[in-house]
Amino acid sequence: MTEQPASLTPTQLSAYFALTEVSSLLRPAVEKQLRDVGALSYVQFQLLARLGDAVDGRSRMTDLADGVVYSRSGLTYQAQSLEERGLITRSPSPDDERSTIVAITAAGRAVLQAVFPGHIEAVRGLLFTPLSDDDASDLARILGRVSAHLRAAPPRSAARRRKT
Amino acid sequence: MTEQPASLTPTQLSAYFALTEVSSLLRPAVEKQLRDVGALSYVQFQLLARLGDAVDGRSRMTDLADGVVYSRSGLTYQAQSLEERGLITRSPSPDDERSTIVAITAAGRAVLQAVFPGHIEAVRGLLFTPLSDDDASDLARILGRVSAHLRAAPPRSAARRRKT
DNA sequence: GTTAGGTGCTTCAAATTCGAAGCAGATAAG
DNA sequence: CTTATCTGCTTCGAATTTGAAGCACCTAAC
Repeated sequence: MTEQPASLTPTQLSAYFALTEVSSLLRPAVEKQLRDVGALSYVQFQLLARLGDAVDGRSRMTDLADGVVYSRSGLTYQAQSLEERGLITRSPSPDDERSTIVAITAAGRAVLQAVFPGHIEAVRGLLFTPLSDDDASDLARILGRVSAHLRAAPPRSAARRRKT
Repeated sequence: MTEQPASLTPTQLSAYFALTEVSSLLRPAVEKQLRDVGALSYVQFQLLARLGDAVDGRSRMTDLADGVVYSRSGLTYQAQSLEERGLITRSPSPDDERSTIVAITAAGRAVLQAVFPGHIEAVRGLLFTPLSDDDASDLARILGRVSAHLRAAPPRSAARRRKT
């Protein structure tokens, strides 16, 4: 009576389970390195990394928030923190007075450079040590597909603006 | 000069990137359903699910914390909340006076049953819609291997107990 | 059996996170 | 041009999360 038509196969269930487990375990392990070497939280690292990759090292707040999948208010908080440390600057956009343009500073790039190798090394040790090249390739393909699927839904920043 | 020996291949990098992206996007989407249907946070759901699966529906606090990869103090907080709602009970272990045994109640099982089908359905839609059966199978195999690798490291509960 | 150290859990203070509400500039419709 | 709506960001309050410190019990070495 309590049986629903199982809409996930056992294999799918275990894939889902493994996914949450891996990300839960990976996160704190990687964060430790970031905190020790660069006094960065994971989000802060992601923000710097995105800015470092962006053309001119600049980006709008909203695009950053969507990029790292974070609430807008959370991003404001973190951006303040990074700005106080001199790792980024915030300035109004010339195009749109409402927009804030975030730019990575030289100091920000320096921290990024200091932290990056160890970060990569940690990920390699934790995530890829037990995997073959083919595994890594499969993983990239499969999760890339899922990511694209999830990105198709409206992003966090489009959150409800309820009618009055 | 600024080039380090890239210790991750481009493929590995994109796999890593996709992994963080997928888990970041999946989490809030799934949480919405849990909150709407059962007023549960993701952790709370995981806790109930684990207890529901456990023999007798009971488990030690520490084992629960390690199982869902959560801090011990965080678990205390969530357990209090679930206990107040009558979804679990906490009682001292007969074997070990220090231990607290958490048990799921009938009400807890009821909430779990109410929430479960929708949860599974959400995961299917979000995670497995774009994937073939082979993909799911590969994902389970690969992430299962990583998970085992990560679980080999000492768990969260074995955190530093520094010498005085 | 006494003592030193280990283990299980909670309390505490501090930091982070989020959504809702608010503010101001932009955009479109008439 | 005016008004209604939308969009980008911040402020605010409430909830969550964490590590460190503390308490009590357990274990083992002597």
